[in-house]
Amino acid sequence: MLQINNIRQNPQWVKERLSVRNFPAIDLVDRILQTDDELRKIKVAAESLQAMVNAASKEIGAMMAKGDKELAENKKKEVAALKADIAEKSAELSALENEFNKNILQLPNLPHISVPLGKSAEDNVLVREGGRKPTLNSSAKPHWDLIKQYDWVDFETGAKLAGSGFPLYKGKGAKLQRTLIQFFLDYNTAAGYTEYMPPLMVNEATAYGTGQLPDKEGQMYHITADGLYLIPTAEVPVTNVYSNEILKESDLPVKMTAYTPCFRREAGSFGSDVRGLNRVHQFDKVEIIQLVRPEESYEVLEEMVKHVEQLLNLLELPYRILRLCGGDMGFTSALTYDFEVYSASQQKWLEVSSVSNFETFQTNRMKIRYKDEAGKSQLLHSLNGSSLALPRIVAALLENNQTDGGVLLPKALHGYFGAERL
RNA sequence: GGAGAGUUGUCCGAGUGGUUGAAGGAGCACGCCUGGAAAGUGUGUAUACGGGAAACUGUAUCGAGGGUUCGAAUCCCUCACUCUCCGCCA
Repeated sequence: MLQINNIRQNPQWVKERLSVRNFPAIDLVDRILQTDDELRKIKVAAESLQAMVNAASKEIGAMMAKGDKELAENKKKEVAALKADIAEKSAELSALENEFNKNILQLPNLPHISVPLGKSAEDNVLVREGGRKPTLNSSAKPHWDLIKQYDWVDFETGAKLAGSGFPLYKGKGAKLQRTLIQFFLDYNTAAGYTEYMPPLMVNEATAYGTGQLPDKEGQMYHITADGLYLIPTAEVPVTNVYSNEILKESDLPVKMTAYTPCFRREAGSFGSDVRGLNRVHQFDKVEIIQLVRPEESYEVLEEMVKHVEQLLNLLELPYRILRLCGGDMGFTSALTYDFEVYSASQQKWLEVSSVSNFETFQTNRMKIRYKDEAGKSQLLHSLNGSSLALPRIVAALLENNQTDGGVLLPKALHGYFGAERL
């Protein structure tokens, strides 16, 4: 959620930045400002009435103590009139507040100055590429054939147990998942991230904090009997660890990592890239999250990009890094880098990580603050990224490294997996 | 699932309707004292949102939300969480 102070201070800038997203905000911003203005006027009026009531109540207390019953009764009548006024004002106030909240929640985050203009994924800007694309012979298979051939992932039985899009990993397929999770977590903790294992279900307030609610309600599995949501990413519970807290300078930066399964309904997603492990309802992911001082956040973002990039280098996968354009960025993000790996038999780039700076968009909702040197509390910036999402990494590893005698593993995994090939 | 007890400021802890934003203590900060420190001593020590150039000031906040009342940390209702016992259970 954008900070109203910032909108108030520079509405022109807000409008201009939102236009980078192709988000027509001019009317909305003006309406928000107008509502904010009325809101505050009424608030002042209501509060000064309340101040009168409070003062009168004290007087009544004093009168009663002295035994001036009649005076007290008269005073009570005055108060009754004031209270009627207050009731009127507060009705207006809550109507305006609803209006205000409804509107400000519709505003997405302001794109950073470096966000390229553009409408869709086609307009994303290539930052750099790394690794080498393998040359496969003509008998090379897509990963969905390989996992079937070796019986590493059984989609049919997964479908029997839960439904389509719920893979059942098996044998070395299951072990590879465990290996990758372990490898990613070790890599992250070595870089100073603290490992967490959060709840896989969250309540409404938590889902709201990171911005999944109210917009993306339909994308999460909802356990209505208990009012809980299955997490679509570890970002949700882990970022909320510090919600409504004021951190000390010495606590910063907060660096957290977590492995969790991720659950996504992905309702209404169609297209050609849904085969095999490309898009599923449940998948595994290791996430990195930081809470940092505002002045450091873009430096930290670059550091997180390097961190993820190095991980892909260790996996020896061909990758590219894209800077998302205004039209393709998520609602909550100010700047996002997407990482894609090249999946050789599909001849396709698959997104495996997304590293974003949310600035104060999430922390404003969650009220995650710190006390600066001047003793003033201010919102932190939150950032996160995948390191990494497993299914597409597995798809690329299998496709790119297939041989007649099985799939070769990158050196970094040999010790973890206990073998050089699958 | 059943029964009971709790939830107060950074922490401990008092407070059952009227200057209680909240006693007392600890901690912390600053000062005095000291050669230095400890002890002692004095002062200060929440957050959010408004108004104001500022000094300052208004409102709200004692788990959360509602209610009663001129007035609620205190009374009533709903919910959440914690603890103890019983049941069930990996």
